[in-house]
Amino acid sequence: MTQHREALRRETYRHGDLRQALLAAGLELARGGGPDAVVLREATRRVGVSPNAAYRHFADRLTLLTSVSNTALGLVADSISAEVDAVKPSSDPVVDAKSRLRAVGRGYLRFAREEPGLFRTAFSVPDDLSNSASPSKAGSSGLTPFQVLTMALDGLESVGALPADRRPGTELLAWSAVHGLGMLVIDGPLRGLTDEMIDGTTVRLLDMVERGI
Amino acid sequence: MTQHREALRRETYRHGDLRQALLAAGLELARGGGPDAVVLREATRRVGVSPNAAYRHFADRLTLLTSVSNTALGLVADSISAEVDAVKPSSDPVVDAKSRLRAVGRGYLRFAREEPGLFRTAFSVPDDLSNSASPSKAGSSGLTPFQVLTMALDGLESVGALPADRRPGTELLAWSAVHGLGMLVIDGPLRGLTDEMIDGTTVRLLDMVERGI
DNA sequence: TGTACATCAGTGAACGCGCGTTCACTGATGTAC
DNA sequence: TGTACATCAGTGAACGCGCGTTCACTGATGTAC
Repeated sequence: MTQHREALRRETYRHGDLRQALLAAGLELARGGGPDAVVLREATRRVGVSPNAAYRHFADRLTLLTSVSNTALGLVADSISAEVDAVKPSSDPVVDAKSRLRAVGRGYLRFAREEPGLFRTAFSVPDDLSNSASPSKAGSSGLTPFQVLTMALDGLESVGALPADRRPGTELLAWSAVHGLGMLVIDGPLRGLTDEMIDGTTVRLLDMVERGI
Repeated sequence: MTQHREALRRETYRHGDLRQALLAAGLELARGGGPDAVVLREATRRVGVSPNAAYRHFADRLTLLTSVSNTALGLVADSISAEVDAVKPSSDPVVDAKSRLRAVGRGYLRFAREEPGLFRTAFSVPDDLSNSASPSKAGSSGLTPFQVLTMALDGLESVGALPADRRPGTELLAWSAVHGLGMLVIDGPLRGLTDEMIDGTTVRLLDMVERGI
């Protein structure tokens, strides 16, 4: 633990950070081809290590895929947070709260469009809402996508723009809307739409959510 | 073409309807395990025919999968139509039009929940909106899911419940919402929800769409 | 009505592929004395 | 500070698997005369 961290770094991963390297390779594979492209042997190949070396760090392929998926979810959170942070505060807290919710949706959809492979990978591993705040799915802000959405909705409620009795479970409504559009656009029958059409639909979709929530 | 149709029917598919049989087998595979489960060899195995026999009827595996996917889309249409047809007309045409739109959403989500494998398969083959009215994707009514949705929205417009200037592209908004919930529920992080919670969320989601469109 | 023949749906065998995973191993590393 | 040793990260070879696809074929079918 004294010198090898800096010393060997690359030549061989002996006592190095093969785990991180495999994760990074897996992420690139997912970026290019979605969850099915996260192939254990290919990840080891890219890292320059024998196939079975992966088993020192991941129980099996699914464990690697799950780690990649969680990392991708963290990147979704980063994309959302970036959009939210870019919202310029106005003098009206209600306007601001609404802007931030819209920013969540925009960040989510931006990620889906820019990184379709990672987006699909993020949602490819069956999951449960009870894990929605798991630190392993968090972005650099320490928050998961779900948590960022929750904060935006809490903000809406706290300025009186969302009645308290409607607040519970509203995450699922907003999430469904943007998730559906994302899926239809990257994978499904809406992939033929031009960027302008998608942009326009995004605005209208966020209008619908804001109005209909 | 005189007697073999009735005669050999099953013993061997020689001059029989192997194509239909393979399609049916593929559909069952998709039902059980989604698009990845549509394995050409397994389909021929189930039908009792050698693997390469499939190539008399499908150019390759993807062609078979596409056919299965289209058939599944037809079943989605059937599920939606059944729900729409079950709407009891009231004396108020506006109420009826809204009810029918909600029925479209319910039928879509019912199918997603009851047949997750087929639902995923229906949307697994990259497609284009320009094919959204293709007869190969139609249900027994002769309409595709997209066409049924379009009709419901047209109905809403014709009774004055949806302003004409908002009408174009509204399909995508409603579709995104229900599609997203369907995906999150069957594949994603919402799979842990109880049936009651999903039912409740469905109602609220349809409220949101009706209000926000 | 009977016979020769062309068609073509399905057969049987084989291919190359790449995968996930297991095995017994080796040799650099860090540690105990 | 030097040496013996245990650890364990990575190696090399191999496995069984099932897939999609291609090949040359065969024999029941329907058709032309």
